[in-house]
Amino acid sequence: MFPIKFVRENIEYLKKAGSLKKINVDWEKFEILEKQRRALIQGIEKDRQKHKETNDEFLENKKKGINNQKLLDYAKSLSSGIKTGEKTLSDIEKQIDAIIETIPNIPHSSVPVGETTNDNVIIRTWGEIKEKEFNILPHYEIGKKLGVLEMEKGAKITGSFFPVFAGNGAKLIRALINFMLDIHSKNGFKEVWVPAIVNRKSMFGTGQLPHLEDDMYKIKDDDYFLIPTAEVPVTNFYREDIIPEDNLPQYFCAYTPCFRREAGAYGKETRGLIRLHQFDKVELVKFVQPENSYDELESLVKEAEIILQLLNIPYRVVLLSTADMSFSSSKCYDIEVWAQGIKKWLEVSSCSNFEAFQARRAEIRYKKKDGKTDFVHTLNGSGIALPRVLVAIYENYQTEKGTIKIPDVLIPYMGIDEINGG
RNA sequence: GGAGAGAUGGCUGAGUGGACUAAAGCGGCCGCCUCGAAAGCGGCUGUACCCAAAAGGUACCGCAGGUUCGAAUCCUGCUCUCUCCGCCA
Repeated sequence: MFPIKFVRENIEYLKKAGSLKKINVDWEKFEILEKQRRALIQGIEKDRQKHKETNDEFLENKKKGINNQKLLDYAKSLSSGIKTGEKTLSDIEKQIDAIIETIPNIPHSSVPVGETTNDNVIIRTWGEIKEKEFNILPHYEIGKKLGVLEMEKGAKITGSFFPVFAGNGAKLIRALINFMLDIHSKNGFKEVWVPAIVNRKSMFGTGQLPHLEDDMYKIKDDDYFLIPTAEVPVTNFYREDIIPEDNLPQYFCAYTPCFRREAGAYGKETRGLIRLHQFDKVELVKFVQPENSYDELESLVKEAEIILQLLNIPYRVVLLSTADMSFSSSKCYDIEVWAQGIKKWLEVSSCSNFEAFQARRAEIRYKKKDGKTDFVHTLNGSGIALPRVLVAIYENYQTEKGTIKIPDVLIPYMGIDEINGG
């Protein structure tokens, strides 16, 4: 979200940003409303000044015992005029805000301009994609066979796309969460435990609201939301705060469950664990000085990659083109793992630099050494989302005899080296 | 869930209808003094908006309304914090 002044002064630039991201903004209406707004403010402020002066005169006269009826009447008329003006103004400002809220963040100059997801650029690929000589079962079949994944149980308890993991399946999730948090906190990310339910202001601060309201689970009675990602509570940690520059940068990691309604996303592409209403994720969040934010993005991606390298899962890093990146980000890398059973690249992490876009919405500032305050840059990335990593482990680590080997780094967490049953 | 107390600038804290242009102190910045520093002395001090800029102006005392010519101050609703009671893993 941009301040109105910035929008006014950079209108051509922002128009371009909107068209790159394929988002329509009603610029004509904006310009009309903005003109009206300024004229109105000038009128109101002039009247307020007159009103003040009239009141001063009224008081003087009162002290001298002079009859004041005329002044009183004048002040009354000014006062009621100001009130109507203020009402109109707030109405216009609401309309302007509604338009500004639809302006997406500006893509960085290093982001490829594209028309479709095909214009994304593969930056690097890691690991070896082996051809296996036996028939690998898709994760949902091997999971069911071994009794570690029970989709039907979840559907009974709640609804479809709420999985149940049992026995070693459940244990593997716990192992992955602990493993990831251990790595990140060793690498300088402060571990935080945060609420999985947040208020409207927090959802607005990170940019999920207003346009994604239908994708979220809502607690109506309290106007709270179940978080779709830990990005929301962790970034809002510093909402409306001013951080001393000496305390920057700040790195956080957090495990939370994530909840997404995924309205209208059902289909055969989503069989098994690919798309869920509830899933687990370890998230990385950074608050940094603006001048460092693109270097910080690179190291954030590397931090997420470490997890996959240690798990020995082949992956590739993809730079999203302007057509595929999210509303709030300036630059975004996706990390995709190779799942050998279903033979697909699966997105397991999305690492973004939001520059000051979220910081402005959430009013996250820092006090510079020269005493001035400015908005920080915020970044976040998954490090990593669990279900699709599970898909890769279930499939890539599958053996010919129908068991799942445990990746070496997880053996200390699991206490076993192979899953041969729930 | 019930009862009570509270929310004022970076911080502490005064202010119960008009001189509030928000006192005072702390902190911070600049200057004087000093070889340098401390102390002391003097000055400065927030955010946003309007105006091409400057000068100037306007708004902001938890949030939203209301009363009034005039509200930090009075009224109503809400949010949050604290204390006590109830309930609870």
